[in-house]
Amino acid sequence: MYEEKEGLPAVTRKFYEQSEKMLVATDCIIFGFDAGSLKLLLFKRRVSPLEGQWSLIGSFVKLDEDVSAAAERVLEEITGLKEVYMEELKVYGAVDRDPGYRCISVGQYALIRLNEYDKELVKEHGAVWHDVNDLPPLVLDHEQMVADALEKLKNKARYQPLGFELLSEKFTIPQLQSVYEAIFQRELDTRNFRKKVFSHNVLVKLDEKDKSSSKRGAFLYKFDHKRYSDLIKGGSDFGVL
Amino acid sequence: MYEEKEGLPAVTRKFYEQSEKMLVATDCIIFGFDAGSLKLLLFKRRVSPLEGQWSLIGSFVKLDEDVSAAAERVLEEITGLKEVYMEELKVYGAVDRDPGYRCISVGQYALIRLNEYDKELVKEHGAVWHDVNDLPPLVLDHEQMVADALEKLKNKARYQPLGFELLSEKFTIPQLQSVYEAIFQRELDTRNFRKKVFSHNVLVKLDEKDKSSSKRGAFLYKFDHKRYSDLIKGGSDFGVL
DNA sequence: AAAATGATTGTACGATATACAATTATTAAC
DNA sequence: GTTAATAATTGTATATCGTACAATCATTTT
Repeated sequence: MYEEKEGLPAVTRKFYEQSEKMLVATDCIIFGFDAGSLKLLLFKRRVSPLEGQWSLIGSFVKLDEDVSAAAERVLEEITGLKEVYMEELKVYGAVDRDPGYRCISVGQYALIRLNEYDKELVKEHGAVWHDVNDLPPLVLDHEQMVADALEKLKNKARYQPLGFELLSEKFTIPQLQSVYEAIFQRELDTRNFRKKVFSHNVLVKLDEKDKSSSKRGAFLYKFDHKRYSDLIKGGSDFGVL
Repeated sequence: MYEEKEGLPAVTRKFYEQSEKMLVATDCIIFGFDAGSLKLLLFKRRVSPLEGQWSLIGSFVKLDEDVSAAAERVLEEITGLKEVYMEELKVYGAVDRDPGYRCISVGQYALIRLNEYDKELVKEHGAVWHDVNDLPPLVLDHEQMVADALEKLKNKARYQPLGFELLSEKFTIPQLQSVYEAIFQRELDTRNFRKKVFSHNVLVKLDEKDKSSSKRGAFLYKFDHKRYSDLIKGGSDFGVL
């Protein structure tokens, strides 16, 4: 296709013609939240080499596909979900990172709601949720990717409303606090946490209670996306600490 | 080379054999500081297409070269500098970002000291420093790269000691303040700025003065890297605001 | 000696972060 | 139906930090 184009710079043409192929892949670090801790979606490779070893879910980037689109495709193929919170993490570009072909990978992390994904699809792909505090060994540099993603999540969650991406649309404040405790890996003070999240005026209290975890029940809330965009337009951020 | 390897997964082999080449490049957003404002190193393309247009400095990543090494190579080729502060910005991976071959680019931004680089080399490459507030149109998506880099610099400089990377080893506090004013694009209060930067105990006052900009002269300081690493080990950061 | 110039310093107030425990709503048990 | 049990909900006091604000100092030039 591209070979037909006219007027390409000589250096580019020469480089192109002389070079061997370099593969570009993307690997997704897919986080969920359940029972007080962060989960990570991994799958067991069914082909050699490294057969049977746990791995992040990834794919090569096709020639006619944006890098971000490749990550969205991977995510949809395995979870059935579109329009998920996903962001670029980092490029993993060491020469020897993959024992096969030369392949660089763009790590992208995603936050999904565990009550929304397609459980059949996940099963078909042999994917399993693992607690991030109890992960098996992973192939290649995937452990580094996970560590980097957790670190980035910790930093970003402090000022951007990422916690909500891991909960269903309706959630209780204790659930929200639990998400942030899992992300920050430490306990938060209930009174201070409530004061802070309410201070931004982006939570809408509903007339329903969730009674699954207490006799009294906890009120459900929704996140108000419009008020949040007003908040950031005003130059503020969504601080939780 | 890689074709000889045994035991590659069938999907990988098939993908490799059927795919066309995708090029991987890196583009450097090289910042300097002088006369109160941030500068950007650009060069004028000497080959078609886009001949004569301003561009960031970049290169293809070689098959036997880490992505980060490619950026370091580019930077050294044009400035003669090694061990410069450089960090990955973002991957630019849109299918149509380059009108020639399919090529993704890893943007990396660097901070250098304008009194240290090799001026001959820069001239040889036809590169010129431009004020970031007065940039010419740039090729491809390079304007977006610059905008992203400036935004990232603004965010990171708030908590990491990046300002020092743009000044020579010895600097005055007014110079340091001027760097941060250029990064944050606003004026800072002298008393508050001094209070804050001194509070971290990472500046060493020297017995020399710089008299180039005032009759009284301003004391020179050095950045104490060891004390800084102690600071971050203690869980603190280098806040400037 | 006086004027000019930029460097240097302190204080007061408001906002924010953090530490800390009693009360409330509801259900289950007696 | 009273009591016990459980988790949800709420407020205050203090320390820390961000920010606004102007006078004095060191040095050179006139």
